[in-house]
Amino acid sequence: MIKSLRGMNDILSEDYERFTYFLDTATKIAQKYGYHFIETPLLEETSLFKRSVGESSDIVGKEMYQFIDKGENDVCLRPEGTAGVVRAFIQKKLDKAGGTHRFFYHGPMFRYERPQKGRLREFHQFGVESFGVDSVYEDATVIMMLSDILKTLGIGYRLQLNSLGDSNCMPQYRESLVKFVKGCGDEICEDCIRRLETNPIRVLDCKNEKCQVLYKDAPKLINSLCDSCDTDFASLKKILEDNGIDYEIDTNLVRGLDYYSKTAFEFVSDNIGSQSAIAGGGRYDRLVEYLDGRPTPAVGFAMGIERLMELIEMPEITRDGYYIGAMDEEAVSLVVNLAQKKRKTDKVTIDYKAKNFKNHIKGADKVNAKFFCMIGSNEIQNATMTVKNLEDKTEQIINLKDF
RNA sequence: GUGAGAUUAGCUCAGUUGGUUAGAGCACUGGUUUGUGGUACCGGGGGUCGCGGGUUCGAAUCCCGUAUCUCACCCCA
Repeated sequence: MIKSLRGMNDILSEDYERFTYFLDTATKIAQKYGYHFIETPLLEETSLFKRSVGESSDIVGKEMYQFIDKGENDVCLRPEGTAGVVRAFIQKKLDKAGGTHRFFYHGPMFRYERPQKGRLREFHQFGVESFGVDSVYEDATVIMMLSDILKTLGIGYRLQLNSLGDSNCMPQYRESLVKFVKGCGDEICEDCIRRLETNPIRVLDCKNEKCQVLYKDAPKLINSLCDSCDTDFASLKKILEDNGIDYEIDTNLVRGLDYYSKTAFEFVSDNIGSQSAIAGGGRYDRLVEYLDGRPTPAVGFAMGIERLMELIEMPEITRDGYYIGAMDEEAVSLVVNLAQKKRKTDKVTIDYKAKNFKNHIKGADKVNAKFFCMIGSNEIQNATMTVKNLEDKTEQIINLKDF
């Protein structure tokens, strides 16, 4: 038997119901905030992601589906959504056009990783990107939109906030952090020793308890912000408070990549495993420039749909549509004809086999039909039919031609 | 990439120290007087016990390999 590849799932039946319910909800809300859909290719030039995430990390090479295509182009399946949207933004010269541009997207992403809870090789993200606004009001609005989506879906969350500083204050902070960690001597774990070389900021969210104790008095990013970053962070908190959004400051919330600045946030759930982040985002004022565009401020978020799936509270299932059953063979073709007519306006379920009443009504219950009709010899003779409402149990006799 | 646990019917799982023809519940399908509601009763179909080797008179059961799933680490754009 041929099976799907590791970490790649089919979405059907109940999962599909949840999946589309999520997308419908998120789409409606994004549109209310003035966002427009953007579709970008699943396949991009590898250099796009090398440039955006940087070549040094594990990400490029190890965790991307990368290959040489038949035209000898170095390409890869997109591992995230932001880079493609930014590329499209620049390619369409919207950076030069100026003004604000707000996009939302959703679709499959690919990462060659060892699967675990809420972490697949092919997974789906929904995200938004806002270009051209440097006001911290936009950061707050993006957060509030995300909060709206989660609340509408009945998903409980905690919002964690941090500021990553900017090109003024971040490099200095990084230096002082490295100095501090080196001062801890041999006590730190092997992973942190490596992080000092590869990605020093990441020591802050080391899961080793010993390290966490050691870093308790490490310099905090939010205490090292320059004036502009500090003011914006204070404003952000104020705006969220004014709008009734609860948050907590997590000084260990970091991003590995250089192009992030100022606002960083994560929505986490306590109801799933170690992969507790359900959505994350922040400001990335330098990415457009990194990808050869005119410098343009930007802020956005992305959420992993699979990780949210089991947390979504689905609306109650309501009865819908018609079930038409045939009592005997002669009635089957009439049932088919009636169904075809009615399907112009309603959902209709039928069975091609003649069955007794009880079996048909079982079938109607199974598909959650709202109306139940039977065709037998009486109906054919009189050209009438009883339509039964399975919710309130009322019945109505109608002429077949009026159905 | 590292570590741990799992894999038996469509699903959830039993299966004794290795021993006849591998079971249950749910689901599916049909019937229980061919016209009014799901629950009751009776029947039916459905398994290469993940896959490949090995040990043994004999393997779902023991050993080795491998795939996949789950969980955690690494990483997390």
